[in-house]
Amino acid sequence: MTSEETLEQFNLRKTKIRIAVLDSLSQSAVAQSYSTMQNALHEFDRTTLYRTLLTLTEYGLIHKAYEENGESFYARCFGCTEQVHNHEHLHLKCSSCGGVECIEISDQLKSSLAQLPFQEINISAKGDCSACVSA
Amino acid sequence: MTSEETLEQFNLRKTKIRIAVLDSLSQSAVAQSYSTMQNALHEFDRTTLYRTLLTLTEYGLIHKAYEENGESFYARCFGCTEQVHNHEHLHLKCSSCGGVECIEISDQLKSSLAQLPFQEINISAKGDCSACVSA
DNA sequence: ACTCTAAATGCAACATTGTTGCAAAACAAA
DNA sequence: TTTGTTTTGCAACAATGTTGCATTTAGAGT
Ligand SMILES: [Mn+2]
Ligand SMILES: [Mn+2]
Ligand SMILES: [Zn+2]
Ligand SMILES: [Zn+2]
Repeated sequence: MTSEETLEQFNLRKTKIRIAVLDSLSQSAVAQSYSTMQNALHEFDRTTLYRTLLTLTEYGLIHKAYEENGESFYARCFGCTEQVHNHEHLHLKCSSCGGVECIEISDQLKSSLAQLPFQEINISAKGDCSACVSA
Repeated sequence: MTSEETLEQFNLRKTKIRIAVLDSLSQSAVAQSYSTMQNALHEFDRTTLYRTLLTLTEYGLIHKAYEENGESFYARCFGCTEQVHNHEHLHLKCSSCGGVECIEISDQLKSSLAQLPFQEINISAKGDCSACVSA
């Protein structure tokens, strides 16, 4: 599904920056930092990017995958809705390229986590992302 | 062991702010945010607090337990050294009081995590901290 | 207790990010 | 194309991160 179709489905206006952000995150294997997007989308005001990320997050189209030292990384959500979010995976901060990758976790780990009496459980780690490992 | 003794043990100069930060974090059941410490230690310059947190982190006396929306929470380390860090626990952001608590995790969860080929694995979650639950 | 030197502090300065208000521009429906 | 609503761009301000440098302090030696 194209970014335009996705926006339409969510009753969101199809503006340039929303399409650009969705396109970029959909095509990227790794989560992208705010500053990276800022640079890539320099034709837009940073406030607009800020509000675009807020809106897309609110509607469950993207999520903040990682945050460290004031730098936030965003990734495309798959199968998330405004109500139900499925982020049962690990966010790997690559020690080589600095990118952030969403990684599936084992069923054993999932069931361990399911026993915790908490919400919004998030696992992060550091290591080499799949792109850097195979390179 | 007092904060002074701890600093001595690590060959760190016993300055007022280091003692104050260590005392505060040692006595606190929850991790404290930078802004909280900033307010509590307003007699010191914020740059000094910044560098104090860097130094104490570097020596393994404290660790950044949680970071969200640009707000960082620090907690006292127990059993960490400059080389070996033992942070195999969960950082719980309290939905009620906003505090951050370090929570021990089950052996099952530990062993699941041990199988991951990554370093610096960190789990965070949201829910009610023990103080708010018992209140 | 005094002196000296290395380390730590306070302060200025600048960068990045977060956040809001408001007028102008863009979008979607009619 | 007209119109009402939403989104954008810009100004403005706050919070935090970060560095350089002069001054002060801590700890060691005398
Ligand atoms: Mn993810
Ligand atoms: Mn901890
Ligand atoms: Zn990588
Ligand atoms: Zn609480």
